[in-house]
Amino acid sequence: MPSETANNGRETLASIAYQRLLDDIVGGRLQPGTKLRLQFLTERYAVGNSPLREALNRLSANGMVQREENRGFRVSPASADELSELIRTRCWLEEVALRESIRLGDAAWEEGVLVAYHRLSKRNRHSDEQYVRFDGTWEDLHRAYHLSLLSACNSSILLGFCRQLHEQTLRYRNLSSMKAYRDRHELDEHCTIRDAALDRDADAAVELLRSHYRITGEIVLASGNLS
Amino acid sequence: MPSETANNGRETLASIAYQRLLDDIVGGRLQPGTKLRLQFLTERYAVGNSPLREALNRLSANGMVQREENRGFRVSPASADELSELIRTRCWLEEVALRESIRLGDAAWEEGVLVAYHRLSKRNRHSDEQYVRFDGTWEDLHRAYHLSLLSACNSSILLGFCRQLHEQTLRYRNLSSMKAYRDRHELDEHCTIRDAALDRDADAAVELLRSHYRITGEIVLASGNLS
DNA sequence: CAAGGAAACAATTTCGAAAAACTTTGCCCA
DNA sequence: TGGGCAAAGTTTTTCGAAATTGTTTCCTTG
Repeated sequence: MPSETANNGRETLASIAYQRLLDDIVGGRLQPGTKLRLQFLTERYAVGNSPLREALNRLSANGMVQREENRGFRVSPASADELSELIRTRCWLEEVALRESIRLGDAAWEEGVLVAYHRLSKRNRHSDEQYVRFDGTWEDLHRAYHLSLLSACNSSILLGFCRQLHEQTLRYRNLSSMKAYRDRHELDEHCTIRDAALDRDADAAVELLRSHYRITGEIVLASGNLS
Repeated sequence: MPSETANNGRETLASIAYQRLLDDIVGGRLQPGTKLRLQFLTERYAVGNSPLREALNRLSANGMVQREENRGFRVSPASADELSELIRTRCWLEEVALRESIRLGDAAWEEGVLVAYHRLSKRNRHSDEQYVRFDGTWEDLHRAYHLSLLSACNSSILLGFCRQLHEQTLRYRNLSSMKAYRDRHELDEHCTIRDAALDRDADAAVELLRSHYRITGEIVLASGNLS
């Protein structure tokens, strides 16, 4: 949740731990279900007890981590069922957001979409980087592009939910071994969605977006190693 | 987020602090924008530093509390604009959830709705209780009723979002001085919604639900003391 | 007199260790 | 042999104090 938290230049250890934990969970380096022992984490991140617990508590409110009273934390489990639910929910929410965006978006919105798409298309996907968030990586630009489509929906709350769902879905993508498949039509799809949105063709844009998510989901489900 | 957290009988001080803080914020006893100094909170809740910070971090992740790096926490501000956004978003999400529920709901769902409505209607609203959550209070039954309508939507994620929005809206209700107005047609409205839902008349049910939320929102806006 | 800066103060953040809770192990007894 | 039970060992949770950061006050200087 970005808007709830102001980052005034300085960073606390808790926030650093939060970022790195989120990175490692979304990036798949901490597998679903993994018990998150504090001793292990303090060694891994070279951060003390308290900031780690704060980070874990934030993550547990986002659903990235499960908390059991007096029994600590573990990475949220991943299942095929949850992935389906995730994609279904994401389609619902982004449909609403995209329709509203198309209805309300002004020139600045159009330009934002264009720029985000441009940046994404310039970036080569497979520049052999490990997954890291918020760093100008492909995933960063990808997220920015998808959110730019929705950004004119006039509800930062809905946008926040969409961001959460994006992050969760990304975890599943990173968990599966679909890396090889990825670069198929993605850029084409992004381009088509962009055009439909900028043409204000809501029905077409929504349909394209939904099939974009569904296809990705099916590939993950097929090639993935989920329970 | 209920499903992310298992409560195994025992409770930690952090969870107690979380509940009481949430109570006090949603109940309006901690006004929007209030600075949440740790010393003040430790005295108020008779709980130490660490559990309080954990509670605050959880609350900051779901928007009830704002966190500023190195500057502590404060109750999230409330504004007329945010209330509009909240209601708008809530209408969108609950429309989706209600339609799905009506489409998919089985006999158990119908019975759940009936029971929830029955319990709510038996409970007198103005039994001069102070607002407290999860305790069989009117608000508890009210929330349970609304969630029961949506409960068959087959997405616990969406349900979680709806629960969050319900809680946030409830805070606005409690902030405004609309107590007097409240018992007008509410029960009628709840009854009509129930009937439309159980008749599987999705369009009607959605329209009733949305106007239910909009009217409440307008009353709060009108009688409220928001910026 | 205003602006800049250092010192005193206040609040948050972090650490290290104690306390509490859970888990495992090994023993005793039916 | 197997089921309870207590003790030892882990892990989580909490506390109290130290370290850090932000804020205010007051003095100096231009």
